[in-house]
Amino acid sequence: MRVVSTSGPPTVETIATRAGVSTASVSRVLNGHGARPETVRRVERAAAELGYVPNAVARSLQGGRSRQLSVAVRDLRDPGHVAMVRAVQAVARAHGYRLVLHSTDTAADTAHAVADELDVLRGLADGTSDGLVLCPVHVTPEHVEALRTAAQPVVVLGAFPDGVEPPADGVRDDPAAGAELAVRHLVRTGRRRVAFLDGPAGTAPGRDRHRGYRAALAARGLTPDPALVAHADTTVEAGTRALHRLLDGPAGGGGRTGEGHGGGVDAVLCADDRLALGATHALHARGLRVPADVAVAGMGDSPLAEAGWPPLTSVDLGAAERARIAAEMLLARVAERDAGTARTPARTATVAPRLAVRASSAPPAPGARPPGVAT
Amino acid sequence: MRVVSTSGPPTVETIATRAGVSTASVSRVLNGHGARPETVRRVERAAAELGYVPNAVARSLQGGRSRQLSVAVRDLRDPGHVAMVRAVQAVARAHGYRLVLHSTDTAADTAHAVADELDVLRGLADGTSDGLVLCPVHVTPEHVEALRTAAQPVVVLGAFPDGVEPPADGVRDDPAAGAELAVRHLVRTGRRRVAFLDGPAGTAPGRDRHRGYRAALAARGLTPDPALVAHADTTVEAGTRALHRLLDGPAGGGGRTGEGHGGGVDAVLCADDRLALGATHALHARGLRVPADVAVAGMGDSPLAEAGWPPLTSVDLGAAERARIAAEMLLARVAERDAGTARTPARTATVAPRLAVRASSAPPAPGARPPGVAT
DNA sequence: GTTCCGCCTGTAAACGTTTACAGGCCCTCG
DNA sequence: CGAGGGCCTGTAAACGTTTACAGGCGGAAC
Repeated sequence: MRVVSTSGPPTVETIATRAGVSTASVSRVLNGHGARPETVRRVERAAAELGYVPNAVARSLQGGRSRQLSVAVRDLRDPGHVAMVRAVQAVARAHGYRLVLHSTDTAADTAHAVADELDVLRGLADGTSDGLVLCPVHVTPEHVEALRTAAQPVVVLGAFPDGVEPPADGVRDDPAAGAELAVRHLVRTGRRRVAFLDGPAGTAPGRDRHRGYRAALAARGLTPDPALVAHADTTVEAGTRALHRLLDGPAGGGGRTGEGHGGGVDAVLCADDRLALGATHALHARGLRVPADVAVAGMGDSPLAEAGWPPLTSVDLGAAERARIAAEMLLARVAERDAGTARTPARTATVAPRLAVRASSAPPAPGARPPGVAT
Repeated sequence: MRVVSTSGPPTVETIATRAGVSTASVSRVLNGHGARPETVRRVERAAAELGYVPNAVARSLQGGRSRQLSVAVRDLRDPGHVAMVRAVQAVARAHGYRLVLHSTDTAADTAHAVADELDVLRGLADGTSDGLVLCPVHVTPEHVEALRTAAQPVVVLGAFPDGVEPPADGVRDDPAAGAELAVRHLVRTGRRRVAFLDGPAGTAPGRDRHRGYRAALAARGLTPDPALVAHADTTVEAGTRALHRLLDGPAGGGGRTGEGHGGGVDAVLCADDRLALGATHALHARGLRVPADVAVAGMGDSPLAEAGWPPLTSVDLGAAERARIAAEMLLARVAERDAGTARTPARTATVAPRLAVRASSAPPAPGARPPGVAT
């Protein structure tokens, strides 16, 4: 004989006893399936009196769905990643899903971060998530394999390597178009020597950005100068140091020490807002005016951009929008799986960049070029 | 007779069949309880071959513990909240817990946000979390009641109203000491007319900050001037506007238009880094030099502080540290509950502020006071 | 050789929910 | 008045795991 324990939180059984009905009726009433008005009344009354809250774990086990979505991002110090998490959270919440946050930013290095991401992918089989929005450092072949065999739907925020069948849905940005947009804007407003302060060398988005940078220059008949390109980790300090180095170099000519060179730097495009802020610091420290002497533009259009001085022109690569779309694609997959529909092929979306023009890229001061000479 | 379905993910039963043992033995082996070496070998082999991943939902149901921790913060646009989430995440992860993020920043207003928080507290009974770190907007009487009856342990990031028995563990900061620290620093480095740009009026931390502000002034024999205090929403733009208003006011005397007043503002303490950045924008726009003419200090010591120009002196209120402690207190509660130990009374910890001095508060330029005169 | 003990294993219950199935009742229709 | 059907309800199984309990077996001690 089953004894209903008087202690512990109320369960369907507690309610059933109190209402004088079966657990099945309790469940039906609570889920809005049909029942006699009298039964409904008694069950609802008992549930209210007991302060009943359904056990979501038991529900998950029975239903095979956890009503939880996972999101994995590399590093919450990146404002873009924060924007993504917020967007996914909003969609999840709107659909009654909880959000599980897998942040791998405690990982010591990239290799660890990749390993963490693969762990998250394998962990999808544990039943705690109905799907995953993954923003990987870099999509490796291991990622592709893990995505193919993932136990739950995954949407990747980022691009897949060329030449492979996309192993999952994806929403990518367009760094090439973004860089091009920014450089066109800089050139259109009168800049001619546009430096490019990129993120760490050797990444796929980096190559894209560089491509866009050169394309925009070429479109205006300007020849890219390799000495105008530098790489740095995406931190403010690294940006400052890198820009100092660049301006001290042969092609710089933008510093107090570089006067007289054949044309100083009059604009800097940075691959990240943090780099861009670091760059403005270097310029300020050298007594160069932004934007009068040198224009600065960042990428990401994070809250940092508005916080900078002067407020920073930045390319919005659509982080939040991408994440929102990704979350919705994911929920569509989940629904598809629930409905037992045949699995449709992977879909890929691309979000176009948008330029947020602010004070840091206003047209140059008349006669301010080359810098150092006009002062 | 039970048929082991060939489809679907492997379960203990699948493994048991393949290894020729019972499900109990599978479970014991997988959990490291004793078994004959031969049995261990066969079970581990079968599990590996099948790529078995234990179902965490079933485990939770059986064990009564979800191995998930919840964290609820108001708004991820606040860098301090991001720091908290990161810290809680790190602790949770280190202890093998998943993190569920409840962000209420889609709430339209404060009332909605409070309602959301109460929902989260009630939701603790659904079995998906073993505990909650809650960073509430403001601890209302409803909060206190909900905390008392919470189904799982909760640690609150923030202070409880005076006079009530603390209904839960808490880790608070010390805004009064923080403000005092900053003002002392400003005064010690030669500032005399220290303005205070606070957050929205009427909040408990606001009163604390104001108290610390006046205490520091009083300690130096300076009389607080009410006209030097202003309130603004914690955004960059609001900070800019509020500081303009303040400087345009009777006691400001710090602007180009305010010259000749009986002593201009020579320092501004802001309740938030975003406000402080907004304040520097206003100062720059007025042609006032930071820190030569006016020093600026913020609170929170978020990444924004280092990104500002000049880099911003800021009071670290210990957001990350508080969150780390909170997460550890929470896990201690969970362990206590597991051990069946008697419930110990609520504990409260306070994290002391720390001042991060940067360029925005370097001593004033000689003869730069009153501002506008020395130029 | 018997007894006892310890180790290992299997059976089955339990966690809390949903739901397939079957049975009961009442109403309607023939 | 009987048959049939619809509606509601209860019983019980299922989700996948852990674990209390009992049984079996081997070895050691007497």
